[in-house]
Amino acid sequence: MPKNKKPRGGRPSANFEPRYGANKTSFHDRHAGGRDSARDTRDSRDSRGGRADAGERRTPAAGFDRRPGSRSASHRGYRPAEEGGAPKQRWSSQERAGRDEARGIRNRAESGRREAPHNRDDRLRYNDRSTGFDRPRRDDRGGQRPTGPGTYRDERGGQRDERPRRDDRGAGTQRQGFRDNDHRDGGRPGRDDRRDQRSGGFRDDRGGQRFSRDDRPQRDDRGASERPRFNRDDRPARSGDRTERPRFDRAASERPRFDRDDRPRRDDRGAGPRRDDRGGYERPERSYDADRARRAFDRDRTQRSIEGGRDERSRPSTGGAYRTDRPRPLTSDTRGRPSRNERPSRNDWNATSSAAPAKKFEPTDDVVHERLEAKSVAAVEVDGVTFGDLGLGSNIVETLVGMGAATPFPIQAASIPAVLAGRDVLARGRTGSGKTIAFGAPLVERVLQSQAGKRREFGRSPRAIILAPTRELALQIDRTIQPIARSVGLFTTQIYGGVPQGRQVGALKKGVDIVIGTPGRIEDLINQGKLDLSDCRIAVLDEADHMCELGFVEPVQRILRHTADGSQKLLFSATLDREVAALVDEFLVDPAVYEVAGEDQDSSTIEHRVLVIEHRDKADILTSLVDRDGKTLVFARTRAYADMLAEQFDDAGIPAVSLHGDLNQAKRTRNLERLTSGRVNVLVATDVAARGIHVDDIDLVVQADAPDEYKTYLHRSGRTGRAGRSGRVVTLITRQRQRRMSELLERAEIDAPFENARLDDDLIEEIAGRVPTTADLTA
DNA sequence: AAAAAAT
Repeated sequence: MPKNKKPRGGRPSANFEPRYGANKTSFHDRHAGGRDSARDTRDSRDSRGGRADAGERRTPAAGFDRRPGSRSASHRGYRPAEEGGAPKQRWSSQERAGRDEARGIRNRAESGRREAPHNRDDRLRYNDRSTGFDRPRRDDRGGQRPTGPGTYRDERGGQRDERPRRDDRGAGTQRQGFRDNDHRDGGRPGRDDRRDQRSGGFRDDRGGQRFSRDDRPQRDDRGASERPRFNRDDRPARSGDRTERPRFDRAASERPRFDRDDRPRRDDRGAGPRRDDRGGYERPERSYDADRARRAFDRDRTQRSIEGGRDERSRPSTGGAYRTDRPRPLTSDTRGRPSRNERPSRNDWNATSSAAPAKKFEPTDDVVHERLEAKSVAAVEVDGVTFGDLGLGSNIVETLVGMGAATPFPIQAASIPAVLAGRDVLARGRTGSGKTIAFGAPLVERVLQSQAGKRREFGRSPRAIILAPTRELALQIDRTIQPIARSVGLFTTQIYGGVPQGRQVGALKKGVDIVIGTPGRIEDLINQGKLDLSDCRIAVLDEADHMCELGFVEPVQRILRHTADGSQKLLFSATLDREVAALVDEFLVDPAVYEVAGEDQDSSTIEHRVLVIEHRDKADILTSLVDRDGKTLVFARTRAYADMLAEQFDDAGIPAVSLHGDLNQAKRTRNLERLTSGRVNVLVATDVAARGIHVDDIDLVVQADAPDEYKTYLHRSGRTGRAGRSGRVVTLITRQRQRRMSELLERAEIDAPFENARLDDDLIEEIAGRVPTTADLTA
């Protein structure tokens, strides 16, 4: 490491993120001509954030507003010698710590850091696991600081300056490919400046924000320090909005009620008796709300969406059964967990259930989750409803609008009120149905509410965590949520593997509100004492069922156990079934279960086809299929095959890149970006890209290898036909596989014609979207 | 088989 420091100082950054240089350059050029090499090196990552840069730059110029904020400035000796002596010192040391972390690898070795004289309490805390994270201390710290606005500003500024780094980090990856990042960075300053955003910068999209930023430098500068306060102020103001909210909330609450209404029906169907039981149980449960009481948030668990449909569950837990129900309009899953009500505590429950199914409702473990009874939300129900109606604050609503989400999708309309009410939520929404916003927006709102009136302290521990199965998905989620969080002055950071920890740790030291990442690195940092989830009150699992698969669930469980007692849990996925049982049993209390009515394949915008081919024709047929206009995503079962296909296509004159776990993160990010940017039209990936990844206009998904699981099929095919667009999915199989394939499709509830195809078949031309007449030879 | 930590 030590070696790395220096040497890298100059070069590495370049190696690391070559792109940064480019982007940065432009950014810098625009903003501030002067930048020193040192800064480049250090801030290269941050470049975009511009905060750091801005801060530094300002130091000289506008300096004082930002002054406090710019850590780097401080470091360099720009140090603010302000009134609040005590706070200052702390700041300086904290700042240093933060900076060091941020510089991470380059500047020092971990050990060195720890030993460093300036290890302060914070450091001790963080580093010393045994100590764990001392909340008290922090609190104390916070207590002392709270002083004046000045102090506050300092914090702000400081964070901001550092911010860039975080962003950049993410940006590093995203930057190239995703303007979103830029977006964020730009957005940052403008958090509060809704108007500006509205005015146009925001809509301009990512890039726009940046610009907008440029446009309102003053504000940013100013707002930088004050913003936080303003935000708070806004909050209260919002409260005004909320005033209205109550109504809305009611409306929202009604939704659940609707659900209830639905229930009756269900009961009528046959679950009736149970329901009564359940009711009985419910009472008890509340009694021990005591446990939950901790969840300060939840008050409204009044409505319980879950019905214990144990009896009904007679069907096998097989996905097929599950699905079968699904198509039925609304409702589909039942996650019966009546017994939960009985159980004194979650843990107890687990023990009980697993050990002895003693309760009346005792569902055997496996059976329990087979069916999830969900309240379905019909599109009609949400017609005319706005995000504001659902209980989101005006800043968030505006941000959503700016992002193109003017009105809530059904899954959003369903889950947002429940999340805001503090309930645990299980929600299933078809791929591309807007799940990220469904949990992200209310999560931000809730975090905001939970710390209303409090200041965002330096080094505060995160209040919410979002777990995703792949790094790309984590990045993507952050891309969606960060602007929302920023709009209300909250910070997010990404914590995922494959990249140096330094920046991530630095961000954590400075303090973030929402952590988004993958299990491995998150657990790693927890174990290192660098990530404290003890104050984390909301945990989200995206692609929850996938996270529950063998080998994935344990780390997830361990991570969730680190979150605050009684923390709210949200599980989202396009395929949500009993697989989440392990987590639901342990972590969810009386969850609200939602799904969107009518979301079956019939209503899908995706066309499915299966080509039965001769194995020897496979390579050529694949090449022929991807030789087309429009973006094509090819799925292969193994990394090696993915690479091989990408090469094959390339050799055939069709630019293609691959995406899989054998590539380093930089390549992964770069290759995905190449597809999103359109520099290549063909991406060959393993299932790493099967879930969650959103690329706007993929109109053809080719499965070079048929998936083994129906869920995999659903997720892979969900990469196309996003947000109502049309898309086509072609699966290549050999004759021997027909039976398996038809079974899989049946489970997925997908109707797809099986067609025999040969190399020069017009069929291939048709599927590729080429005009049959075109006598083009591929390869 | 793949993914998720780092070494």
